[in-house]
Amino acid sequence: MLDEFDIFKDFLKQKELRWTPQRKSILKVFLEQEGHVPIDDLHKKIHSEDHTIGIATVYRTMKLLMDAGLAEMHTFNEKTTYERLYQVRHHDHLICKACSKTVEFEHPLIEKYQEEVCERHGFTLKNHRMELFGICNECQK
Amino acid sequence: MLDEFDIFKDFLKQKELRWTPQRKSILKVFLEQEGHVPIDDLHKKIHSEDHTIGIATVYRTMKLLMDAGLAEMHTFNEKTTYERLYQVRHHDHLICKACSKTVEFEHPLIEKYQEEVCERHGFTLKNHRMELFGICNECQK
DNA sequence: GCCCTTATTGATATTGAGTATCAATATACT
DNA sequence: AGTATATTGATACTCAATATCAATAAGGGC
Repeated sequence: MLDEFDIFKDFLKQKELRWTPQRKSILKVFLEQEGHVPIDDLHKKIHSEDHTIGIATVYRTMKLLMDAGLAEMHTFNEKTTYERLYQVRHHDHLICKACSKTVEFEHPLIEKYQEEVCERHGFTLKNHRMELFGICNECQK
Repeated sequence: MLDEFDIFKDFLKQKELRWTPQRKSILKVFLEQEGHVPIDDLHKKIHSEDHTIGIATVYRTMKLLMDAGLAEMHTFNEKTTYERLYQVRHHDHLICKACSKTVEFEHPLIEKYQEEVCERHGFTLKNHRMELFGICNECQK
């Protein structure tokens, strides 16, 4: 099974782009993170491994990782974050409006009906974004 | 039946905020628009009715309209837009990744399952965001 | 209507995320 | 190794959105 590094290398080759130490470091650190990572967090962590990597390169590389299908960008609460996408079970998000707690879920029927809606309108579904905003147990007390 | 002006007035009173000519103009022009309106468009149109209204006030008022449940903000393709929310049938969006064409749809079962997911996790659902990104008929040719 | 407290406004400065620029450097292919 | 070209880091820049602030206006009490 191909891992993320192989995928990214293949992606780069296909686009006639290059596999560089910076891209390797950024991917490595990104994969070590859990959940939703803000870009400045990522930059700090990468910086501590290799303090020569600039923020612009982190932005550029995250965009490439998104194009390669390895990362997904979210903007729930003003702050943009990135999340792993490959070899991770697909899920949507349930977010507490009060405390920002995030729960991941997936619902096969919702997915199925999304497909249906697309077909009915002559669209080919590529990806989707579904976020439920509510108040969690704790915050209702 | 209360219209948007009454709703907004009540909302403001409740929060001890004031009903001003500017807020009235902005709401009026906003309600005259169709679909998804970018803030600069809105500002231009408002400006032609009352050229003293500044952009900052438009931003401020749109935020209030959102809090009052009269407007909804979207960010599909980089550009932020606002859409009417009250006395308008609830719907989600299907967006073409190629040409940005937007189709509105609603699916009662999806809504129902969203409720279920929330209950299962002890959340009270307040609102949601569901966007399907795909390629439309035209763009597949 | 008049007063007074306090919200609001417009103009503009500021912020901050993300992007463009560019000369120096590194990559990958021959 | 040599060469064409992609990449990098530093930094300038852009642009949407927000903060600041003095002047003004709401609106409740009288």
